[in-house]
Amino acid sequence: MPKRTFNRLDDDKKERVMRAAIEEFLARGYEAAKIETIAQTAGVAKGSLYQYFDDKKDLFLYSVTWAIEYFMKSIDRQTPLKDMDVYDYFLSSGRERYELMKREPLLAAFSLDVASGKYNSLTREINSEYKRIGEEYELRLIANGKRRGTVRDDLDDKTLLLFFQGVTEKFTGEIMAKAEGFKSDPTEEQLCGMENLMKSMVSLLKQGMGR
Amino acid sequence: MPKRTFNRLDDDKKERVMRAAIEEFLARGYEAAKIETIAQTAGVAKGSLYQYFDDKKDLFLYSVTWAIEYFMKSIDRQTPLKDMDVYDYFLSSGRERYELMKREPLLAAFSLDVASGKYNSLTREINSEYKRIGEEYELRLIANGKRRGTVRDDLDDKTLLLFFQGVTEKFTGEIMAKAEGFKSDPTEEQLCGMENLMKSMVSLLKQGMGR
Amino acid sequence: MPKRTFNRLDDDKKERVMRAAIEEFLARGYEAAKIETIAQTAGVAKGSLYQYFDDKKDLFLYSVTWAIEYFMKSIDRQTPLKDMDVYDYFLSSGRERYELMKREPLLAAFSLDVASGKYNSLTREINSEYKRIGEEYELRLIANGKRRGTVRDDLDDKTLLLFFQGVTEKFTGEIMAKAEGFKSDPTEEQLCGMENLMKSMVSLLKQGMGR
Amino acid sequence: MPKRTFNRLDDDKKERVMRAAIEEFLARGYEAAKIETIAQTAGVAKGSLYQYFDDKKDLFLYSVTWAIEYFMKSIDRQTPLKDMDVYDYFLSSGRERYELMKREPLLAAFSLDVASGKYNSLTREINSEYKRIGEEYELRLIANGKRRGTVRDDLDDKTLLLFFQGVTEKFTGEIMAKAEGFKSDPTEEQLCGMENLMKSMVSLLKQGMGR
DNA sequence: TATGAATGAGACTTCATTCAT
DNA sequence: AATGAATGAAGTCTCATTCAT
Repeated sequence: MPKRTFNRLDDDKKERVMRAAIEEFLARGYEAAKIETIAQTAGVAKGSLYQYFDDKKDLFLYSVTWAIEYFMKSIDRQTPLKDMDVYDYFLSSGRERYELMKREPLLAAFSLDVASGKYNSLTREINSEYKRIGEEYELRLIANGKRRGTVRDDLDDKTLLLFFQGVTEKFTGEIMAKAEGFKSDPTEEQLCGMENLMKSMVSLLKQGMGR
Repeated sequence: MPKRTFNRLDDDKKERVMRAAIEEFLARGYEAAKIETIAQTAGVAKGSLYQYFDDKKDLFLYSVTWAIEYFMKSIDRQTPLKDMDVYDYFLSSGRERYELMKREPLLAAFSLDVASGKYNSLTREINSEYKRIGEEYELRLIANGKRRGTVRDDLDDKTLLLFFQGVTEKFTGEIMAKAEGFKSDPTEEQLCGMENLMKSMVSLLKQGMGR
Repeated sequence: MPKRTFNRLDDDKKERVMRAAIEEFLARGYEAAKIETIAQTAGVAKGSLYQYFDDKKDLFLYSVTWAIEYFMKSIDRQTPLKDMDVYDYFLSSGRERYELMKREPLLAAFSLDVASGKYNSLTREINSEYKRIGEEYELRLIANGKRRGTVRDDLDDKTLLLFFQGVTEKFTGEIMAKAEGFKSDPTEEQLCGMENLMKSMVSLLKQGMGR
Repeated sequence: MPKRTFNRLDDDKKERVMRAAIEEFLARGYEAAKIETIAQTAGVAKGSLYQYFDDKKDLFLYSVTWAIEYFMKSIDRQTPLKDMDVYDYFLSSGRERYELMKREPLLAAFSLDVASGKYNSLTREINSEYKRIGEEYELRLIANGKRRGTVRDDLDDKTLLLFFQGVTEKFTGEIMAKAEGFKSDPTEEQLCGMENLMKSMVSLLKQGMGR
């Protein structure tokens, strides 16, 4: 957890620090990430980081928290998701989701890495705390689906969750990799490719776990 | 690539070294892995490792190669796979596959990590070489399926591959984690759980990408 | 080149570091010199040296620069050398030069080693830069001599330079070795010996390259 | 000193070993020279070197001895030097000396480095033994010169020796460097340049220490 | 609070030397 | 005697963390 000092910072600096940290952790991995680089990128002194966080690990762990919270906020804002269907969850958004990845490729990529288990040695301890946040949401989607009869009920929820996560993580990774490819502005054609990929995924999900 | 020196070693020592390396890389990740520890575990001198390999990276890269080759051999031996169906691919083996993981949890876990993209920063260069080996096999399964009408043909092979990999990697990871749990000897009940998980996975795969 | 960090140090510490480095390089040669020893002698932490310089080589190269510059300053201060004669160049100073060597035996010995080509494998790259500084000066002396008729003009300047350098380097080395011998305070007799050696050298130079 | 084992080797292998050692020491300096490389170049096993010599230092010291002895033999063969004049010593040979350097650039360069004090930290101990060999010869030349009146007698022999060595070492170094430049076959023009350089040197020596 | 120099534990790597075959 | 694998001491360099200003 960040120290009191960090919370007192103005939002801009807070954000600069967190983005710098995430950028570095994403690019190099936890071990190879350099505090020095993070400080430079954020435009603060190396020593300052130690006034904000206990140590490197603390900074990393909060990076995870921060990224997830940031994403949650964004997604919440976009999808009211009150009582949404598993399949619609993705279809409804389509291009929107892609836009989010496009707008925040850093956070998206980082979250994906965290979710898919890189950094596991570090996050195992916090998994119970953070991973569950996402899972809870997804489990609710599944439960909803079962209730309204769009999700098969011959498999238990946890198994379905595995399926759901496996598929979505893989496709998200692929989309991210592609987005990485056409850096600046994707052509309409490329956007279409993205949407088709999304649609394919939803179709596979639907058939796979549908009734 | 290992140096000539390594190839000249007797098989036992070669295996000890590779297993020690894999164990360490798996447990700590590439950066945090210590050459010293690997040497001790393997029962050789630190300096010897540098007679076998150019440097840490070289050792790591060969660990990947070695693990994959080891697995290939084992799997090939078990499944004739001449003209096998995607779904049977997993079902047929069931307990067998589980036994393999149980027998070689180290290699299994390591391979999974490699396959699912941890170490990507290191393996990207060799991915084209090794990752493709696995993918090729899987693509063939998919093509087979399409030909005989058990796999839907409204999606292209690469998309189906993503789906297939996403699901199988996730389930394999879960099984591995469970296996980790009941270290020594799994009860019959636990083995059943495993098999059920496998069956569920196959069912989800079948429905999802089936026709 | 030293990093910014080094230049910001107070002069005392800068000097301590450079002298420690030169002392070690002189005593052991480049390869055998230990960073650890330099740090200890300078009274700084090993790591600090790496905040000042990129690596051992960088430190060494700057040691050369530093020593030469230090010497240049001292010599410039003592000899106005506007339009000086080759032979007077040494004679004029005599005891003075000896005093300099006595005062800065470290720098003198180090410079001599550098000038006479030890460390050539390292300094070849910078030779063009630094060696030329000294040579330029000496070539000017030779040109002066030719112009005013005190230096023979049947040999070209570069050949005369070889001669000049060969003789002066050898004698300087000898003087240095002797000075080393009577550590603390040389007796009047010893000082005389020095002066005689200088005079002999000048006499040999004069006859050799004189007209 | 080499062990008995070394002396028992056939001459070819002995020579291969010594040349390999000298090549490596010359190229890299004592500290950086690798036993491994020497062994490979000589075409013997690393371990064998330790059957021939006590250790690296022993091998180095004998390299010096071997090179000097080799040179002595060659020079002796060419110049009867019974009662030769200092100046003739060089003039007489001229192209011959150059040929020697050309024929044995390795040994020539190595000897020069040894003579001019590189490796001093190692050879100081043996200087008394080997350096004196050359010096003795040169001192005799000087004494001869004084006796027959071609060398000034207002300076003592040791001073004249310094002068003599300073000049000859520097010029030899220059010639060697040039020879290095036109590797394989020097043109007649280049050979002439060499001879002129030699003549210039002798002229400077003659004037400088002549009467 | 902010800064950035100082610190030193610790990791990788090299290589002279030993030793078993 | 010859070989080349084995060894581990020792050295360079990195970088998280501390600390004085």
